[in-house]
Amino acid sequence: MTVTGETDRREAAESLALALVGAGMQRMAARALAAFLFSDKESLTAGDLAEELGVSAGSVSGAIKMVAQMGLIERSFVAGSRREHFRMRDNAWTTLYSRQHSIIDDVLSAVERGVDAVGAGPAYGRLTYMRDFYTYLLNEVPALVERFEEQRSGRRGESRP
Amino acid sequence: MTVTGETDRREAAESLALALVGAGMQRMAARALAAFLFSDKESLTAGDLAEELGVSAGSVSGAIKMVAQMGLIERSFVAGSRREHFRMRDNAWTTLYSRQHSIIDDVLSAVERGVDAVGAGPAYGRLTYMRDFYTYLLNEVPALVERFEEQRSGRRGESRP
DNA sequence: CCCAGTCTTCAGAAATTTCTGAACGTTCGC
DNA sequence: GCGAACGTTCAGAAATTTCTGAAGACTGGG
Repeated sequence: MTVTGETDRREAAESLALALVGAGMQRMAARALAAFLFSDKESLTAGDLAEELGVSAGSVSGAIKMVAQMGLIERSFVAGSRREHFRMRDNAWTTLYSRQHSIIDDVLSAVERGVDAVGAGPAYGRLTYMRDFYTYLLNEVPALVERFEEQRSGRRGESRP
Repeated sequence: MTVTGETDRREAAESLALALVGAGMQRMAARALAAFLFSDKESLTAGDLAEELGVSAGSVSGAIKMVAQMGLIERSFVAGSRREHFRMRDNAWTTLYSRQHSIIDDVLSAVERGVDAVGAGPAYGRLTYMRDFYTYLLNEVPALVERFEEQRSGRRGESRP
């Protein structure tokens, strides 16, 4: 492992935030998520985030709301602290893929309405293919996630530093 | 199957476009893609699209470029026509999931740099878990797509109208 | 070679999104 | 209860994205 400083950590965090923006995430939400990932504290408060990211309390409030809605962070009650703490959820990533179901579901419903709205012809063929593909995906994701969990728990701790 | 008119088809197309926007796609690209999906022509020209969507030629040009870059449509040479035709690619959806690799790859690289930038501690654990999850996903997608193709080709034509 | 038809590019207008800062709640210690 | 510490909300400013329309480029027929 390389010896690195706080600057490298910040840069790496911003770099990840950028990649997440490229993947369709909103800027501030991505920066907040990266901050959670890269922090060595177990939980962060809104104030911590505002300082770390150099933005207003208002922005942080909105960003936290978004990331929480994605199911990636959760409120965490810390004894002896009045402030509200947030931490990454243990199963953040696998949960994310369940949440994405609802997004694909919306697409799938629209496609299904399309299938009903067109008569026989090329459009019908395209729409049913699309429907079948996404239906298959939707069905397979839970098993996929489960296999990952099993595989990783079998190897737990092997590569920890 | 319900008897439906052109208005229903348009509405269903716009509805799908909306769902795709919700999934992170850009507005005009989503509308263009929906137009391709719902058209009973095998191919469309930029002019066809401009008329169908009621937007300028400039907007259409940009939208086509985006959808083509996603690998969902391709140029199609039509004998006896000077205009440039575009059609949906046969394996548009499965290809899409290969292209998404590059997006996930970007995230994964950023995470990997993060792993190098942090010392032992909570951040290290979070980052390696994230890396492992997305690596697993990346590895599994091709097999998943292949299984879908096999299953569908086995049933080819069964449910065609 | 020139023209008509078609597509692309690009500067700027319009719409939308994002961020801030100030005002307003809430909660807890005293 | 009061006051201080925090967090949230919201109107508006700032930045960004998106769309248009006009100008330019390419292509093939005449």
